[in-house]
Amino acid sequence: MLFSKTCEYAIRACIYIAQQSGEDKKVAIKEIAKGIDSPEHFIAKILQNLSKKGFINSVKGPNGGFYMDKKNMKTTISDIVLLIDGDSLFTKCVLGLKQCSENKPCPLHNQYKHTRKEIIELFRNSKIGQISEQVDLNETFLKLK
Amino acid sequence: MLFSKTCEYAIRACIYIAQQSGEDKKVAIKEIAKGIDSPEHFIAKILQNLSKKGFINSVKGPNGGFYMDKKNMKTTISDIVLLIDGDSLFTKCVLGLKQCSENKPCPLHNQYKHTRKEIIELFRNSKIGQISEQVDLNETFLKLK
DNA sequence: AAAATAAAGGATAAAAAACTCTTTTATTAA
DNA sequence: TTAATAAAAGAGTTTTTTATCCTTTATTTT
Repeated sequence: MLFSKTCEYAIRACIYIAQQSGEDKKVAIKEIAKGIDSPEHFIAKILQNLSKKGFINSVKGPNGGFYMDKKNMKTTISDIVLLIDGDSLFTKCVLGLKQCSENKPCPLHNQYKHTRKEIIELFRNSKIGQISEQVDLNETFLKLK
Repeated sequence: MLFSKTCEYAIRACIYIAQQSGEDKKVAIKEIAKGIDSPEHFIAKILQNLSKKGFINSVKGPNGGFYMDKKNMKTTISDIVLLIDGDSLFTKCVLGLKQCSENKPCPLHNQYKHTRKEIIELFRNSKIGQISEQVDLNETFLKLK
């Protein structure tokens, strides 16, 4: 697994919010939880964190909820992963060796480094805004049944 | 993280055993644990499992220990990962969606599938025997300090 | 101002993963 | 044939991750 469950939910939630909301239209936790098929209370915690870090916007009270402003549409998958899971996927030795490096490579280092580069590029180039457009066009899907 | 801790240890142990042992020379748990910098009792459990599944060979009693026969030298990283972590890294949706598929792709499916293919190829082509040779030649390193 | 709504926050619980300890079994060598 | 050795097996414990519940705070509508 590339991501923790928390991170999977976070990414899905961000895409959902980007796709469903605007300055005018907010979405509530309950709707998000249903929309991305995640435990309501769990995603609430995650949204709290994303909001605190400014990845999503939130408004309390009636007609409140979460939305994403233009700036946040530029958030990348990489940004979310770094926030939730940290940089280990992008930097840690694939075999878990503390001192693995270009100079002292672990037995998988040299083969894996190219793949890792691709993973990094891929997630760095994936912007929430652009991804949510594909969902809008029914090219890709967030919830499947 | 691509692998579980258990899986990391398993791979490192297999490489160590491949590199250190032969039909004649066996290595004991203690030596393996030191050699790959892993908790002794934990790696013992893992070795038990690898041995039961025939990935490594073992002999009890004095002068006993673990070794790897010629056949087992052909084991791939992929084989070990499949045994320990299952096939989720190779098949499960990167966003954790149950029904994600070519027909109904999740928002990351199409970009990620190429990277995934590379990961699969990489580990399928990495044989323990060949990897341990590189360690032998001091081209790569299992323990670093 | 009061009632209702919705997120924020804090505390707890359950499940899984990582790790440890002790006893048993097989094998070998004295 | 007994003692020593080393893995196998089983039974914990600890830590981390995942998930839930309850109270508080902010905001809005009536």
